[in-house]
Amino acid sequence: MSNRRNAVHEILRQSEGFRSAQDVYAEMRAEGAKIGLTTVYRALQTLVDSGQVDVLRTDDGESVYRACASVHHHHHLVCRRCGRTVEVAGPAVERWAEAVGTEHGFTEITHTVEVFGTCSACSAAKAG
Amino acid sequence: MSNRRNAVHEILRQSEGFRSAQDVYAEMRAEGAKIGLTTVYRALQTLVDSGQVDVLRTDDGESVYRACASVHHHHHLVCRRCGRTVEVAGPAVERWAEAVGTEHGFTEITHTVEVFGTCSACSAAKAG
DNA sequence: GCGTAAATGAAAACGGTTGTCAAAATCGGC
DNA sequence: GCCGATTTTGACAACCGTTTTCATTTACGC
Repeated sequence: MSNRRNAVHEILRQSEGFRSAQDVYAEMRAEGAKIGLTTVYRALQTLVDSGQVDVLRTDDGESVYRACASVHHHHHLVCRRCGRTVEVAGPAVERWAEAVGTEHGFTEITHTVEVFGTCSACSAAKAG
Repeated sequence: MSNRRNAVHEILRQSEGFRSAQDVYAEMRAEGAKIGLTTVYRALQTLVDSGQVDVLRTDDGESVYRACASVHHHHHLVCRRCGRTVEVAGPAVERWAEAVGTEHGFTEITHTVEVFGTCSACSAAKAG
């Protein structure tokens, strides 16, 4: 369909990690592409909807996108002091959530898990 | 010091889950408290900085806050259609969260878990 | 009571995101 | 190729949660 959307997808493919919409937009403009910010957002949204792109929110509320979504479900371990975040997998939690839901007659079960703690660096700083 | 800050903290203490700043503000105003939105934000930020409150971002970019030492700890299984909520205990999850945190050198580990699903009544209604 | 410093809050600024709407590109039939 | 209908596009404004500004109020020590 639109080669704009493919162009956006291509930028993400060429990128290593997560990129923000504004970032993608800036790069495309820098490359000389005639594209509007609105279209970048729309393309990203479409890609997310069709499962071709992962999206998550940074701590300061910006959405960041990444291509090649192996729908790899994970949770976050967040330091409550410095905000450092570690992605963690939790097969035990997945199974537990599913079991708890089923046990109560619920279907189409999803879940969110956030683990908070004080990371080693911060607990050292705090102690000192 | 400021009883405004304590008031904000108190609202969070009386709350079960995460609340948004605007939500806290609305409740305080509804209770007749003379407080500004700015002060609520400032109080929340201070509480977060001092480690008395957890904060995270929702999917739509809003910051939500929760008082740290939750008294009786349990999780919620929520029907995404009718909102019916079941309190569930999850020793497996508690252990998992603790283990995951420790594994990454984190201490003072807390966690939040929300399980969503469609309850039996609603999935029946939906099917029909 | 008086002075200083901290706290407060109304309003404006900010920034990322989303909506609006007219223009441009594309499609389908001929 | 031509023409109308549909889709895509993008400049701009609107939106909304959050942060900053700054003048006022309050708390505290004397």
